Amino acid sequence: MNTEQVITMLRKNGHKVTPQRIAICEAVLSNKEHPTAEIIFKKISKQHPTISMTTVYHTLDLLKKLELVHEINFDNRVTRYDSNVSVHVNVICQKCGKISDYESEAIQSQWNRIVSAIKIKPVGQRLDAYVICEDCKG
Amino acid sequence: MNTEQVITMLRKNGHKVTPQRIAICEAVLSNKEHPTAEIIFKKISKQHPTISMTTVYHTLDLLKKLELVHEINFDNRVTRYDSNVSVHVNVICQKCGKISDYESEAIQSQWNRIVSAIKIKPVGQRLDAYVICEDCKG
DNA sequence: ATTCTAATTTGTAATGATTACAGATTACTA
DNA sequence: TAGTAATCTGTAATCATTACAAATTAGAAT
Repeated sequence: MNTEQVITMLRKNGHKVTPQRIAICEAVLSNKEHPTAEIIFKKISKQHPTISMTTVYHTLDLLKKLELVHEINFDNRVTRYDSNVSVHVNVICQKCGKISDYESEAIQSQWNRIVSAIKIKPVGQRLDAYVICEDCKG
Repeated sequence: MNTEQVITMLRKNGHKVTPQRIAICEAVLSNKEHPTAEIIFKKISKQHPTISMTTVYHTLDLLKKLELVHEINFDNRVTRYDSNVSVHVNVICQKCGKISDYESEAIQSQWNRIVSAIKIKPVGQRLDAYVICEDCKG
């Protein structure tokens, strides 16, 4: 989903379109690295020097409610935002914290089998696999 | 794993065995409801009125390092502790926050297929399915 | 185009779970 | 039984996030 489509969706849901929102949406939705609110804030500060953290948090909440991003919470108490809302596996290095997404038809169908075995219809999911990545193994 | 076995493991790893540790281990390992540090603290306070939150946190960290519990972090920034360290699915209600564990040979093998498809050997995993539970659907 | 108004933005202050710290206590060793 | 390093405890600090209120602004109505 590109920014233009996000704007349309904002309007459709009765939300105002502001320069800050556009900037935040672009920054989050184009970033595949599961950024934190602070990373988004810093990236946007270059173009919007007066932007505040509060606005970033508000907009991320909005995107969360619109189901355009998912939150991923970690033990360091910093929330990361994932613009990949399809069924996928977050492969997370225990040492350096780097996250890689894995997405495939196979993963999708295995997960479907798991949820149907449990007899539930999830409204969302989070699949983490914790590893020590190649860089950290050395 | 029962408390006696935990004591043995503590000794084997060179950690001292204290009444507080025994109480905390018993409370966490016997609780299937993914308690918070505060819940553990309150439960133990009855028998150990002078216990401190710091001790609870220290002991939970120890159990985490010994791989006897897993942390589950949520967006309200409160950490929950899961004494089920096998491969299982946390079915979490989006409204009331209740967590139910689902564990089976089938889940285990489906997950194994997923990780082998990705070509990784995880040191751990977290599988969440988000639902609206029957009580909250009403 | 201008006005109006509710939504949004912003800066500051509050929150609260967790961690750091240092002194008192205690489990275990010899 | 004494010695010592680990553990426990209470208090203070941390810091990501949220609450709040005043200033600004997008979009609707005129």
